Amino acid sequence: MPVRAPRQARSRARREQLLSAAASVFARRGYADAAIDEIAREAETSKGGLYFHFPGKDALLLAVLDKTAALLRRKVERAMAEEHDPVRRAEAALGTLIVTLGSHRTLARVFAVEANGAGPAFRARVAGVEDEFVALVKQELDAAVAEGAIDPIDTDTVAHAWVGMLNAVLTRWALGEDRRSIERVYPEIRRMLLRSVGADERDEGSEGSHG
Amino acid sequence: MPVRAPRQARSRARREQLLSAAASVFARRGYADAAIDEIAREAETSKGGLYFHFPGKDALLLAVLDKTAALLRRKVERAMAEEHDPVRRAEAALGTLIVTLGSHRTLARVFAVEANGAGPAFRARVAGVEDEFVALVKQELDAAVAEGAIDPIDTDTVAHAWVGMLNAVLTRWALGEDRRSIERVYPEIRRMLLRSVGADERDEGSEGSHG
DNA sequence: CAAAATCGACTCACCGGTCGGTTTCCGCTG
DNA sequence: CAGCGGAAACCGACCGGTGAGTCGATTTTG
Repeated sequence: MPVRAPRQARSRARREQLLSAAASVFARRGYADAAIDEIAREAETSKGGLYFHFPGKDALLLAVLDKTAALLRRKVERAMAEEHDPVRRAEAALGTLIVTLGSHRTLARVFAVEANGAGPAFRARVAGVEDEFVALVKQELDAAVAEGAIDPIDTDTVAHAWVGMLNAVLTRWALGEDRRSIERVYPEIRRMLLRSVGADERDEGSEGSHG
Repeated sequence: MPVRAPRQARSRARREQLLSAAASVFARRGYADAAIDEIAREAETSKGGLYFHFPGKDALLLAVLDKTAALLRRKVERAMAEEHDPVRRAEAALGTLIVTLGSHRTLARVFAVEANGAGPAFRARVAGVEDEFVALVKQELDAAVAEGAIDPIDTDTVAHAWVGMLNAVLTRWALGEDRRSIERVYPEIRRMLLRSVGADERDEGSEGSHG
């Protein structure tokens, strides 16, 4: 690392600070009630400084949303790559969503709650990301059906329902004061989901061998 | 309770108009962006008139929420009373929620979407209602487990998950432009839910006999 | 007529966004 | 290395729109 941080470094650091502060304030107050001044203060800069980096309040929320989406995509992709069985891959995707957002309460809250109440544009952004994951899950379910691992089902509806359920669980958790980690309840959820398509855990414990 | 009709009648009618207009505007614009003036106009009265009936914007939303909750309670209670089997009763409760909100898109949207983005107080109100239904479902699931109709499960988590899934489906639908009625997809959801606790439809078709 | 109900002009706090001025940083030159 | 010039980054007072809530006047009702 150079002793003198390049221009870009300072700039990027500020951006991160702003994004982080924005997420925090949005989560705490909701989009509408979040004041630009408060975000600037929490990022230890000023309103003018903020507007140097972002053109407006909406861009700030959009950026938080995109950052979160990117994080989720990265993690989910990695997790799915480690599995071969379709049902396992689907389950890995969902589990990863839970674990990832589960360790970022602030992002979870902005992503799953506040963005939905902040207007059509933001809603659309989130819906788009959700649809991505639904498609991912559906694809695996289709594969599972094709190879006879599970009974024939309406994979589209089921995929929506699965993602929806997780979303609901997540929302609930993100809103709660400080309930214990989601990961505690996920196993039971997971069992439900698998049973709901007739894929019992026992049925698939035949090839994977790592912990 | 004296029955001084006329006055109360006019008053109550206005109140209803206001509530209905409020729900409509909240659903269309979201709580934050809903203007009192617009609500008043849509209710064919004036801002002053509105403030004669409600102390503030928040009271308006709260009233809409309470009205919706009352409607749901009424319908669900009635539907459950018609069933004897625990699993059926649980399913009846959920199905009724879907059908009821499914035929009141505006209320559904305010209840399931906007209220969550409108601040802690409103959120709490909705969460409270949701918890009621979770408790109802859990109670039936417990009974089902006790009488051996379904395998032992973490009924609390499952009840939360069930209600959560419905909520997600509902939210999704309330946000969509004009997708076809939820009732179209509910059967598949229902099948999933039942399978998720190991209660196949076939298992319970033994006593009830009405259509 | 008195109370209930309605009206809408007005007030006022708030907040997103602007802008001219200031500071920080870095490359360059002598 | 001093120091200078300009761009990048930052600052916060200010502006303007908006909209919730107020209130005295007015109409309706019993």
